[in-house]
This record gives sequence, structure tokens and C-alpha cells, in this order.
Amino acid sequence: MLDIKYIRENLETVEARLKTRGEGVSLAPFRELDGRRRELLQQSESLKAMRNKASEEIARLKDKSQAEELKTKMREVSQQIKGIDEELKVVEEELQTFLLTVPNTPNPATPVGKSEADNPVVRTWGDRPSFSFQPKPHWEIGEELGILDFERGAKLTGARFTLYRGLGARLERALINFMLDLHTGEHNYIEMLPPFMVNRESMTGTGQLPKFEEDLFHLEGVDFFLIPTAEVPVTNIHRGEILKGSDLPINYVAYTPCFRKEAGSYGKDTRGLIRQHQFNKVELVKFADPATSYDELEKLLANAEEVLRRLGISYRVVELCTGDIGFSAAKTYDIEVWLPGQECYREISSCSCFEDFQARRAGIRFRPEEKAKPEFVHTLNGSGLAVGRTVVAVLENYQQADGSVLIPEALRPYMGGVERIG
RNA sequence: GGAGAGAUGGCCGAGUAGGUCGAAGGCGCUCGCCUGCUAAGCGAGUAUACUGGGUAAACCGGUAUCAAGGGUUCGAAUCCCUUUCUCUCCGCCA
Repeated sequence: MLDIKYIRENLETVEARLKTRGEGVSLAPFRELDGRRRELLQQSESLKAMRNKASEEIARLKDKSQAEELKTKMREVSQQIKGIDEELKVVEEELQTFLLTVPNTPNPATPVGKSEADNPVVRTWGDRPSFSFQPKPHWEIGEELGILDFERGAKLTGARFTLYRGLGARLERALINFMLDLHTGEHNYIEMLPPFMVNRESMTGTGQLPKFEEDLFHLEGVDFFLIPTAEVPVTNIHRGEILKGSDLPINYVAYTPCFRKEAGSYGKDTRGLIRQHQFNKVELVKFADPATSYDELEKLLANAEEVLRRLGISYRVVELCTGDIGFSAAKTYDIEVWLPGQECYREISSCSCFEDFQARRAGIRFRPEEKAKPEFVHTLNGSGLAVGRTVVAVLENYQQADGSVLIPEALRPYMGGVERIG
């Protein structure tokens, strides 16, 4: 959520920056609702001030008849207040609802563009493997090795659900542990294991609600949602809190499954593990001082990249342009791995700085100094990495002519010493 | 699922025959004093949001907040209702 006062004072600037996202965002409703709200607020508050004075007076009065007179008057005032407050409540709800649907303003440094095609490549790393044969896509590799069972996954649940078997399941688990160990042991993150379902407040805090409810799995009987990413529970850990400035930055890493409806992606990536309703992810989350949040973003990105470097898998980093950036983000880098079986780069991580957009929604603040006024923190997060897609990358990049798959060196301790599948 | 208890400021904890309670007291913290150092001691200060004025600062005024929402009342932390959460006992259960 954007700062009301900031919008009020910089309406044109804010609107212009939002326009670079390409959406038809208009702040016209804001001007009217905000003005009306302040008008009603002032009416209500001055009447309340009057009533408070009168109430004190009544308490002090010895003369009963005088008190009666005042009471009668105040009875009327209270009725007036009630009327104004009812209207005020409606206006405030409308204003709030409106503001919650306005996306974040992209950071001025974010490149302006319309779509994915306009995302500049920041760097590429590693050599793409060369093959003496035609490399296969991971779904073929996985099925032939008997480690990925798409048919039975679909039988159990439906499309976009997969059953892992044997060393396939082991590989997924190995990657999760490898990533968690790396980030906790070498990158200074604290491991968290949060609930996999959260309430409406948490979803609103990070920006999934109210706008994107159709992408979420909602439970029947209770108002809970399955998390689409660990970003939601982990960022909300400090919802409504005031943190100590000296504790920042706070770094958390969490493994969770993620559940997404993938509404609107019918027919896209229907084969393989790329787009599932349920997938595993190791997520990095930071709470940072606004002064250093963009340094932290670079670190977070480097921490995520390190996973692929250790695995020896080629990738590139792109910076998302204003037209491609997410609703809550001010700046985002995507890491894309090279998939030889499909001859393309695919997103495997998305690292973003949200500035104070989520912090304002979720009420996450800090005191820069002991006695200082609380300010909103900056929140950041990024995948470190999407586990299913990492399995894809390993299978496709390490496939051999005989159909087997080599296990990257760094992963072998996590595979019980297994060096090769098949 | 059944029965009961509770939810107050950073923390602990008073306050229930409704009024001057944003809220005693303690701890913690900040500043000053004292002290050879530390500890102890003494004094002062120590919530947040919105809003009006003011030079977007300092500052001054108003309103709200004692889990959340509603009700009674001139007036509610205190009374009534609903919801949420926590704890105890029973049942069920990985």
C-alpha cells in the first residue's frame, strides 16, 4: 500500500509512475474519497471534543437540573456523531479498498518497458553444456528413469500434480536440504518452518489479497488459504510489530510447499514439472533498513545465484521492466536457468525489493534509534530456489548419452553418496 | 467436540457498585546527578495512529486506541451481546 500523505501531496508523480506499469491505474477516486474523509473526520472529532467537555462538566455539576439540561443536549449531539461516523466508516472502507488494489510504484531505477521482452539481461554465468546427442526434456528423462510419474500424479489429484519416485523423491529432498544448509550455514539466514495455510490478514499484508484471490486455494469451512509462497507466512511473522533498528537486517530462510491455482495459464507448460499446482520452494526473506535495502537485494540475489553456481548450472539474471514487475514489487531480478532439453531459459528465482509497500500493509516498523519514531522497514524476498525447477535443471543439464543423469558434486552428500541416477 | 478461566502500555502487573484512567506500581530503557571502577542509590523522562494549525522541522491543539466488532449511557478498560485468540480439565487424534 502506498502512503496516503505521499499520494495526497504527489498525486501526478505517483500516477505517472504507476502508468509505467501499463495498467490503467487512475487515482481519481482517491482525491474524492480522501477529501470527503477528512471533512467528515473533522466534523465528527469537533463534536466529540464538545461532548467530552460536557461529560466532564456533568460529572462535576452538583446541580441536578443543570446536568439534565446538558444531558438532553448531548443526547442529540451523540446522535449526530453516530450519523457522521456511519458515513465516515463507509468512506474509509471505500478508500481502504481502493488503496489496497493500487500496485506499488516501481523504483525509478527500474527499466521502463511493456513486457518480458523488454527485460534487460544483467549477466550470464556458466557454460551451457554441449551434447553429442539430442538432449531430452526432463519429463522424458524422468519418466524413462522411473523417478517422475506424471500419470499417477494426475490420477491421485489431477493435472499439474506429479508423483516423485525413488531417487527422484530423494533428489528433491536433497536439494531442499542443500539449499537450507547453504543459506543458514554460509549466508547467515535463520531457518523458519511456518504454517502452510494462513488467514486473510496475512494474505493482505503481502499483497495477494484483495486483488488476486482467484489464484489462491481457499479452504472450506475456515477462512484460510494455502500459501502460494513462503513469502506470505514469513513476511507476516513480524506483522504489527516494531522491530529494533539494531536487529536489522533480519534474514529468514524457509522451506515450504507452494500452492497456486495457475488461473489463466490453461494450456501453458502442460508437460513436466515447470508449472504445478503444488511445488516446493526454499524462500529467502529479509527485513531491512530503508537506507540499505537495495544493497540487501543484491546480496539476496547473490545468495540465490550461489545455489546454481555450486550446482554448476548455467543461468542468467534479468531485471524486470516496469511492465513485467509484480504488484507489490518496486524492483525485481529474475534468475533464469538454461534448460538444454527445451533450449530456453526458464525462471527459477525471483528476487524483489518491496520497499515499504508490504510493511505499510502489514504494519512492520522499526526504531532507527532507541527513542526514535518508528518507521516502516523495507521487505525483500526471493526464491533460493524453486526446488521443482531445480530438479528440472539438474535432469536436463546433467543428462548423459545412455539416459542416465549425473548428480552434481555438491549434491552427492545429500544423496547418500549416489553419483548417478540410472 | 464438551466444561471452565482469561485477553490492559516494551515486559510484568493494578484497576470491575461506569466519570478527572492513556491508564497506579514494578521491571526494562533514555538523559542527568552521585560513585576510584562495577553494582547500588537519587532525579527527570519513556505508546501509537489519524487529524487541524505551524516553514514537510521543532512545537501546539483535537480525536481514537485497555483482543476485535456492536450495544446501553451525557460519559465505558470497567455493564450487555457477538467474534477471535490463549490457558486448564474431559473426549478424540498424528
